[in-house]
Amino acid sequence: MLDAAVRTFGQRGYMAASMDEIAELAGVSKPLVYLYLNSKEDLFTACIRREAKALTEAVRAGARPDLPADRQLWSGLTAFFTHTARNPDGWAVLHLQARTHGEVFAAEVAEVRTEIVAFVTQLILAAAREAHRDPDLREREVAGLAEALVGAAESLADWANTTPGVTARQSAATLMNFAWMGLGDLMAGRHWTPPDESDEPAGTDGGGPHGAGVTAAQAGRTSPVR
Amino acid sequence: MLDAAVRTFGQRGYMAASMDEIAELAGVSKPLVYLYLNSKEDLFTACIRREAKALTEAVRAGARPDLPADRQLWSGLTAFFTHTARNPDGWAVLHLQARTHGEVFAAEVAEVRTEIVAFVTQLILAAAREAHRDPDLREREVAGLAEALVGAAESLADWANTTPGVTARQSAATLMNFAWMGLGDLMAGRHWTPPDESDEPAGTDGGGPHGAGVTAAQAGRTSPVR
Amino acid sequence: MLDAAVRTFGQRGYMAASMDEIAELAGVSKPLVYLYLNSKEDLFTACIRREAKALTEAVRAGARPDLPADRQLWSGLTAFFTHTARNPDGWAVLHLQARTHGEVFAAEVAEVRTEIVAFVTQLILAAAREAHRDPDLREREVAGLAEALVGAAESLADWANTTPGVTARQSAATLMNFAWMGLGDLMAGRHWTPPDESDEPAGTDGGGPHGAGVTAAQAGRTSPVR
Amino acid sequence: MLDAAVRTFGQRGYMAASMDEIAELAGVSKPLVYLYLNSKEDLFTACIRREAKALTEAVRAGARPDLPADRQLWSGLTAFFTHTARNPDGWAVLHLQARTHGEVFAAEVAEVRTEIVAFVTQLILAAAREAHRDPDLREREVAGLAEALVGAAESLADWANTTPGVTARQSAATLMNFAWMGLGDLMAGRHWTPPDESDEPAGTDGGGPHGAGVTAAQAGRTSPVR
DNA sequence: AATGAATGAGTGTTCATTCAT
DNA sequence: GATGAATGAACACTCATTCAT
Repeated sequence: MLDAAVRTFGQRGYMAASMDEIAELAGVSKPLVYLYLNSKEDLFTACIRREAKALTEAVRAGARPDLPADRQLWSGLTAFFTHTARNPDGWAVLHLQARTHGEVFAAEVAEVRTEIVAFVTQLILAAAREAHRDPDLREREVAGLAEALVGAAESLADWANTTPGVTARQSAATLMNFAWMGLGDLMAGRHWTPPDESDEPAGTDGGGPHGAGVTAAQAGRTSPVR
Repeated sequence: MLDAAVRTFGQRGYMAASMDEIAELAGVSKPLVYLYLNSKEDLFTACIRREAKALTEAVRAGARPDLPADRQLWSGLTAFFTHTARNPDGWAVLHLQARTHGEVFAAEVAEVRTEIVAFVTQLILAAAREAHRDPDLREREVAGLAEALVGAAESLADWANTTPGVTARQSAATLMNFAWMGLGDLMAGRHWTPPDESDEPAGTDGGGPHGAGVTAAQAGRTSPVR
Repeated sequence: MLDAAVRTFGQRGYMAASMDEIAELAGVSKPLVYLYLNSKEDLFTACIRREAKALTEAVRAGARPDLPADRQLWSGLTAFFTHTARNPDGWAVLHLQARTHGEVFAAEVAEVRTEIVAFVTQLILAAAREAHRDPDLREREVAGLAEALVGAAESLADWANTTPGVTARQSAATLMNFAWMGLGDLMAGRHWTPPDESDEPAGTDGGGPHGAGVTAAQAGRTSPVR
Repeated sequence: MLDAAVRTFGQRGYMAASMDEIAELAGVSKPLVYLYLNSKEDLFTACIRREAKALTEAVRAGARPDLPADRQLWSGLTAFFTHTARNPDGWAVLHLQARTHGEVFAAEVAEVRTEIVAFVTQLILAAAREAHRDPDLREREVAGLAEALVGAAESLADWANTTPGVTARQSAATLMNFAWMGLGDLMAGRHWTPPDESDEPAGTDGGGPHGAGVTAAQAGRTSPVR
């Protein structure tokens, strides 16, 4: 029943989605929808919560904490893009609809987004520690960067969902290159190389552009420069 | 009259905005709105077009083609953030509402977005040429990077519009650092330094210190590698 | 438009009356009803107010203050029964519907009813003065009597409206006898005689049982006993 | 189960009372209600019948036929006001709800009301016989008077139920004075005095002073005329 | 004997849209 | 050129009523 709601909300939008349509798509009658979820608002909130939970769980499951920071980021991003690609309606609900229809809903997604930004912030700080450099990055700057990274990921997810032929791995690779190396390094021919697929969770997404080793990536990670 | 429409659409959302409210805010009668713009859809499309045009013109005016690529990007971004900060409703219409309410509107903004992405793509390629490296960046990869850059900019614009105290220059600086240097370099203590304001297009952003050169920025840009 | 509403409310009841039906009966579309009267509640309140005003005006117009008290009561009652007989739906709205559907509406009619009870109270006191007796009727007792008289009149109005062939004058006569003389006197053969019709407002109600003089009535009034 | 229905109908009104609420208040499931009483209409009708029966029985039990007419009336009225005060919801169902929601229900209460009016009519005729006067009261006039008396009693019952601190005996006394003596006699200082409570049916109304005779009342009744 | 689960039909209310002037 | 007045169509929500068990 929530499936139908997410589909309808994701495609039609919150206001354009009629409870009639949702009920019909769910194969039940409208009063039943009202029996379980009390109102359109409640139904929408339930959708948001479910999709938010599913997304964060997918990302956290993807980013295994035993890996080094860049690899965690990579696998987290891959999981993120995979999930959003598989649940375009859920993603639309979270990223488009919930933010466009009332502060209540926006607050709901803002909360979970804050969690993710915090997670990415930790990742960046961990990366700094791993680099044995105590960089002069202040908390606040790191927060801004995490914000930018998450924002870029969200935008790329939208883009991937509306552009055919873009795989989750491609999106993740693009973003890793962009974020981790920066255009400056890329200009100089330095890339961040995604790791072998073998450590990906099974069934993620067929194919990917890179297959090489991890050596370059590792080198790049520990010292993208020199 | 479009002003009123953009304001209402931007604040209430496409569906929640009533033609009554728009007409009243515009100080005219409702049939007059229908006389000039045939329907709510047409009115909304007109809003999208106007705001899209205004935004692209602002960005193009900001990024003066005689500057080096990173400087062009910097000034383009600054213009972008300035414009979105000054026209929050217009930006909401473009980035939130238009993409949330039907494919027709989404296509309208997708078109102009494509233009901007192409512009950024050119910028990146130009930067590569300037670096006298013909990097093995394939067209497709560059497109992805441009996409990521634009996406990050959009997200930051939203963020800046909902977070008090964030100036356009700060947003631009954050993004330049993030995009141009990459997290890897940042972690190593290397930053991209924004140039002095004196090369900003006049009237963009009130006040600010005026200084001379570009030295730090240039240094940062030309040798993120060392 | 209010006519239709009063008719529908009076016949169907507040809740059973649908706005559709009211609009159709009024020969207009439903949104128009909502344009002029904002909601079903407001519409009902408007009906109550209109009918209450019409009723009190009819009664006050009937009871001309230059007459002696019993004659005032008589003519007021006649006007009351005439009005309720001519506006059965309005009367149903006031006396049945408004008191049955929510405290708000009940308060609305309670207010005007209080006015009428006060008016009758004054009438009774005036009658006492006219009798040159300063009876030991305390204010509170008089209020109770006025309450009973008004209540009896209301009930008789209902009864007359549901019993064919009962005229306003008959109801008024019955009530005058009942209230003014009391069953005790009636038992003893003493009646209150309605005055000649010639002083009634024109067009009241055809025919009446009594045509005689005023003498007996006057005697009855000034000294029902002796 | 009917208890719950009467309470709900009496307080919420016929239409506002939901079968859900009734079933819940009765502590049973909704289908069970439909098993015993087929529909909301039938349930309401059953309520009406039960309350009507209870009321008539209470009144008939109160008015013991061996007493003189005015005493019968007095005790009947006392029983009536006692019953309505103790069963406000039942009284609301009978007098407010049943008459407000459809002819079918109205007819149901009209029937039993007719019985009561007939009973009162007999009482009045008996009083006339007792007075050894065969007054020129025509059947029809007597019917009207009974109607007025019953109507006044109903109104007073409503009034007593919504006005705190009014006892059944007070209501009955007020009405006896009003009806038996008439305003004319009252104005002249003559009252009808309620008898001692000792002749009340046991268990009617707790407490109260006990005295002996009926003298004052009798005097009042037998000689309102002098 | 009793119910959890489900629905058809209808409610008040709103809004984009259009005439007659 | 401009509008006051009006509406058709739709929506969120509710409730009496009924199966399958």
